[in-house]
Amino acid sequence: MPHRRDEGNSAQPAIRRLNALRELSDGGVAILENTIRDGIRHAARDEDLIQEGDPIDGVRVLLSGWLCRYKVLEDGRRQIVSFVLPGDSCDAHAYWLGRIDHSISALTPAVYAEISRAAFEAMLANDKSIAEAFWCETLINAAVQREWVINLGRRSALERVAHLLCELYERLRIVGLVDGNSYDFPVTQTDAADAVGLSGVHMNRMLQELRGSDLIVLRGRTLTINDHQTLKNTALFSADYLHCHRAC
Amino acid sequence: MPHRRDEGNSAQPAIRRLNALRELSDGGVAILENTIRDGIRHAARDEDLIQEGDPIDGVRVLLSGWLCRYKVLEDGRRQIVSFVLPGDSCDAHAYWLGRIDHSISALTPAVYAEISRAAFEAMLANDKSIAEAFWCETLINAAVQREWVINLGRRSALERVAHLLCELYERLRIVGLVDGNSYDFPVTQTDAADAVGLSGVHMNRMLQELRGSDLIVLRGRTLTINDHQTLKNTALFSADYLHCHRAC
DNA sequence: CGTAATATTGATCATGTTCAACGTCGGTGG
DNA sequence: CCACCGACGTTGAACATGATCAATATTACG
Repeated sequence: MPHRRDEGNSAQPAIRRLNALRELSDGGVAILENTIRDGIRHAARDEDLIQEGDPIDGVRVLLSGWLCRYKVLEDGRRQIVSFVLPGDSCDAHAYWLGRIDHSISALTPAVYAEISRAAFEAMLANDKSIAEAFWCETLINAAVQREWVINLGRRSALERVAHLLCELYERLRIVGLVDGNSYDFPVTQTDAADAVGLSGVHMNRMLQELRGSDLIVLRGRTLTINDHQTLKNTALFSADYLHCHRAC
Repeated sequence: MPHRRDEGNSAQPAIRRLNALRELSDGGVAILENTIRDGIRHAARDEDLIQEGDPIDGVRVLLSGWLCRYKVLEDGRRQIVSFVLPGDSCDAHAYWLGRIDHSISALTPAVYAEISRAAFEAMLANDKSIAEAFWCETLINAAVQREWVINLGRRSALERVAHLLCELYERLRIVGLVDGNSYDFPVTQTDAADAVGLSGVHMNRMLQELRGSDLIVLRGRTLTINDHQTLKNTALFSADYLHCHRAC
């Protein structure tokens, strides 16, 4: 049988992500797969999936590519407040608030599933493991957000960059997107800089410093971590806040 | 009839807070009041209510005083990731994650209600408006956390301080703790500095700058905002992220 | 090959930190 | 009542970190 190429629209990342938080029932997995299959969408690089102030009425689950949540201040300063990686949802439950308070844009071409509020609620009602997993995911997003506050408030530039690389490694590993010590790092240094509150120039210098110390290799879009322990020490990184009990 | 002094253990702030998010039913208010009354606790200044890594099995609702969520890096740097103000809950729903990933400490003497997981779930099951309001509160906490990332990542020191003062004003107003243009500001400048990622010294200078421009008055523990519009402009502040539709 | 986007480099500048001293205020014990 | 004490606030000066600006590679890709 010929190998069916993965077009990036598989529900696998979402299943892995949620399954890392709660053991999903077989029924739950089936419901999730069906729901996702019915709502596949594509986004081009730089496309905004939703903008600050838009009404929310549904949930999206990212299947491939990277998104970011961000806000832009009146004078143009941009801050990325989080990365959305494959398997993550955007806005699960956020519809309770009616409007979104930030924008979400595609840092790379992306594939995601759009789930209507009705379908989402039906799915949660139908399978408790799915419902709990989505709630956990929402709570963990908040935990990541807290960690970023610490990152920006109290870590030096070098520590921040190292911390981001550690976090991405752990999160991508959960959804099966780490290959050995390497993962695909598809964003520009400027994007990454906007996530850790640095200028693009300084981000570049910090990456070079990490390369110079042989902690990482960044060639093309592939990031390799040569020395996990030292990188974690540099970052003062502890994965506890990711709460990935079942997967880690 | 003699006026009964408010001992700081009234459920009022919690009712106001939740009611700002969802119109609470009369029954819901009654349940909430009963549940709170049954779990009144006191905390001394500097007391940790819970520490990083502790198991969570319940919810707390702050009734008076200020708490903070914080983490300390190995070398002692502290970052406050959020302030918990009267009416706010700590850890509503966080028990889904099992353990807490940060510590919570009392910045002032505080009164709060401790609600067991069972009692909390019973309350939510009993009244839908309460359940929704608690979920909204959790989601708004996450929104505030995002805004703090922007604060730390892309605002200057002066902007950050101004932003914090604006946020506190809005949040305290919702729960009835603003008197005209003034509110009680019971924390040290060092605490505030740890919230906006500055040194204590620089926090002091920024406050003086705001005072020098006549935007604020800070005398003793009372903070007065003289010129809201200019302060908001200075902070690039917009209250949208607080999602307080019903109260604002 | 040509072009635009991204990465890299050096030099200068600005913002905020650190350190150390001093001031102020409220409480406490003699 | 007053001296003392500790916590907090305030000040100045030197220093460090990271931003900004401007130029120059490098890369991806049509």
